[in-house]
Amino acid sequence: MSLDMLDPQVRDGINLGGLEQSLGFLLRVSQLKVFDHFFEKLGHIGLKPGEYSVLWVISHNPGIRQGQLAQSLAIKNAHMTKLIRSFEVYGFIERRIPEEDRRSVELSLTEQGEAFVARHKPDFFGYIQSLDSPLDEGETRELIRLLAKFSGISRESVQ
Amino acid sequence: MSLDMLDPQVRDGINLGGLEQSLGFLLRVSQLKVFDHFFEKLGHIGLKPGEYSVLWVISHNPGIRQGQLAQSLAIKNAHMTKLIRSFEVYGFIERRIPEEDRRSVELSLTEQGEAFVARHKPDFFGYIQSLDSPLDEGETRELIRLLAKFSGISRESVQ
DNA sequence: CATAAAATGTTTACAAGGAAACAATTATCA
DNA sequence: TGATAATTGTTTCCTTGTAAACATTTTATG
Repeated sequence: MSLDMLDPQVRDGINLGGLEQSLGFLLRVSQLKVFDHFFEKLGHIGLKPGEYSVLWVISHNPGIRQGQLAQSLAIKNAHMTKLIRSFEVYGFIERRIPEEDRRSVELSLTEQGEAFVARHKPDFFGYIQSLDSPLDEGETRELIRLLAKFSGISRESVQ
Repeated sequence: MSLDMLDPQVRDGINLGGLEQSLGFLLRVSQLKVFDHFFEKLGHIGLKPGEYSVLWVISHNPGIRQGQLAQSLAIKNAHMTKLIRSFEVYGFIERRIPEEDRRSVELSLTEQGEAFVARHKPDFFGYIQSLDSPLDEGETRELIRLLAKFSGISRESVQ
């Protein structure tokens, strides 16, 4: 047991003054840890988790409107426009303007896009397993449950 | 109880295909929620949480080296350089090149900087309380504990 | 000591992401 | 119906943050 373990606010000789208990700070640091691990393991694929998730959701909701997609992933419309265009150019996504509402855009995957999603599903949903986490399995499940509830993703948030 | 509550993967009519259980996605969405609330409540102050945390840590570690500061907050050196310069121009931070190692930079707050930190401490550490969270107090404490342990910030992570 | 290597910040050049203004289309309503 | 408002996505411009090359200083090595 080292000395600085006696002082809850000191880390690596730096006094964070209670920042260690701040939800915002902890979320940021945790996300960085996950992201760093992702890049180490899967950086070579060339898609980041957020980009894969765009393909993933289109795959599960063929014909989804671009705005709905953006909203469901909390990506801004302006940014989504760029993502969709580059996927279209790359040949993973098809855009269709429906006659019923010609303002909107309906998205679906090309055969190539579907193949990519299927091939890399184990990567994007499995990399987290290879992260050597200080949490045991039960704690990890609880963390996920609490985050889902907090963020309003979970049904638990419904009365 | 609505129908789509029976299907764990559907939200707002969109099938996320299990993304709701992904740690990376949940961390991102949770962080966005915290950040949005911050802006709503404290956007007028003109400093974001990460920027305030720079002042906060310097205040608790006067004379801290710029690199240590960057590391402790997981901010890259290149970015820290910009942050420090703008705080210096603004009159919140003083830089000092120590004789013992003239490559490095020691940071401290000006009187103005200290005053700002003190004045806004309740804002930056309290805004989270006003976020109407679906988590009760115990759950919030547990979430913070798990994040701290996961991210390696907590002493719990030490064997 | 002199040269090579490492450490510390800074600069430059770029990528990710967002806000605001915009164009096109559809809905509202007087 | 015709004008106004709202919706949907795009464009433009800007901010934030990063990577890579760099300058300076210190440490290590022959």
